Amino acid sequence: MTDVRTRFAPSPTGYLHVGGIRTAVFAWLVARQGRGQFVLRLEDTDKKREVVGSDAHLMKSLRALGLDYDEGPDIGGPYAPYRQSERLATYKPWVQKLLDSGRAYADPYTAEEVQAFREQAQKNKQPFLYRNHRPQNPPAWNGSQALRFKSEPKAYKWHDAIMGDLSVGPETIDDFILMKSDGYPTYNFAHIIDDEEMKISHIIRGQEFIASVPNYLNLYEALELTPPVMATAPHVLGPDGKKKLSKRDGAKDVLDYIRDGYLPEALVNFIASLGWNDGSEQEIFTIDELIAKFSLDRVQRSGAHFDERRLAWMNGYYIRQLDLSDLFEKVRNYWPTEAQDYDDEYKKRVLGLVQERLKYFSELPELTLFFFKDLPPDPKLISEHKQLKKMNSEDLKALLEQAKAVLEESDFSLEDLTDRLNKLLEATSQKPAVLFSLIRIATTQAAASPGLAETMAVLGKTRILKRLDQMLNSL
RNA sequence: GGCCUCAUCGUCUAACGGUUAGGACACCAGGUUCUCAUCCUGGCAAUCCGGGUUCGAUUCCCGGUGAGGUCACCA
Repeated sequence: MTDVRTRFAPSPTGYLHVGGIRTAVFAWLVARQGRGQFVLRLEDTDKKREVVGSDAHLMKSLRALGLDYDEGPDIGGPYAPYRQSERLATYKPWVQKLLDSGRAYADPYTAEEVQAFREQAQKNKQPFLYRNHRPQNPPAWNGSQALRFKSEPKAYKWHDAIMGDLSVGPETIDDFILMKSDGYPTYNFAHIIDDEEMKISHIIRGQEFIASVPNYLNLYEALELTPPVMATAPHVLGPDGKKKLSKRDGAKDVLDYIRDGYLPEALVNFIASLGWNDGSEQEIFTIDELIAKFSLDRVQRSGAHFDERRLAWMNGYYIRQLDLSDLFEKVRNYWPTEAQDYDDEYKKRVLGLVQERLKYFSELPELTLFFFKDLPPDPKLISEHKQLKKMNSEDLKALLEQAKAVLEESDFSLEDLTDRLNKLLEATSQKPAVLFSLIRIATTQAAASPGLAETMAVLGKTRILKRLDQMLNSL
């Protein structure tokens, strides 16, 4: 068996979203599983559509997800260059081969004339095929006309590693363009040459290409080449619609997920399991498990909707599994600005308290602000509380005064706080829902917070007493 | 419209002729002395429709229907 070499071959026309990067994840997994190489090749033969800077952005996205490539535009490799626009010379002999064998010819028509043929065919309710308009005596190709492939229509049956056995009749084979009149090859031609030259073993791509495969097969034959393994992955669909995930509909840049504090491993796990599973009930896979267990033939044949809630759940799960010190390093740049005055030890204790409720890192400020800043008393927290709203401010004050008296005696260790809080519960014969809620609101001014005793232990005596006073004054 | 492909809970999916159609996310309820979260328990919820084949179809075949892809000098 030949060496496994897969490639990701995007055109540099923008950023990568979850749908776009999925074929990269699959290709990377196949390469790593086969102990082969993963190649990045930029398909930049359409200069009009190119977006400046998107090549660097693409590379950054792959690396951010841990999808390291072994060969690529910025790191070179044995088959450099890895930008199609720089590979014009390598296409030449293949063009010549086709010219010599009579399998390529210059297109004498302008784009407008071809368009007229197309419209005529449509008017007659006939499928348009350029080969029905093949010129009798095409002019010699001088590079300024489009160069077309002279196809030999026939039926094809082939195997797709994901879709299974596929077949079409000869009516889909046509004389597609090999070289554009601007001197650049089309994707249809260039990718076949590059995959051959770069010894690619598996072509893993999106389903928009599946209808063109018979044409490619026809070209492979004319070129006397053996096609690589074909694998066609269905699209990732948007959350509600039935349309594929697209930038137009606001699909997020994968780098934005990284910036929001999604873990690369969680993202890869999520993307891989969107349309793939190993047949078991396992949901969480380490990268190594994914590499070991992934297989193209278990990729779903229908499109899968992208559900961001599931991603958030999975990311939260990964965060919960992290060591506190590991998590601490990862969230370094996500603290609220007020946290800059606090030392690492304090922040670590805070982090330990919110770790289990963090879904992604950029939630950190809203979850922890009250640990770093005294928030003004918010009357709504009382007036909208189902128990406390029924009490008058005198009773609330009395309870808070009692709490304050007890807490003044505490050394603020977790044990002592827990103990005193429990005793206070008995002494006041209040329900926890009343007493603890009141103290929690008074000391955090937050709608949600970690456990009361834990939170108070971290905040410390001085701050707690101060906040209690503030609350008392506001009632 | 032609050609190709697909079709299980709201969502991601398991079950390669025989299961009370399983799991996960989400949602709902209860428990974990307060909130949010975690964790635990329970609940809601699906085989697109119609024909076959078969003792028996989610599974195989045919036909509908629905959806997606494609029919560029874009990739």
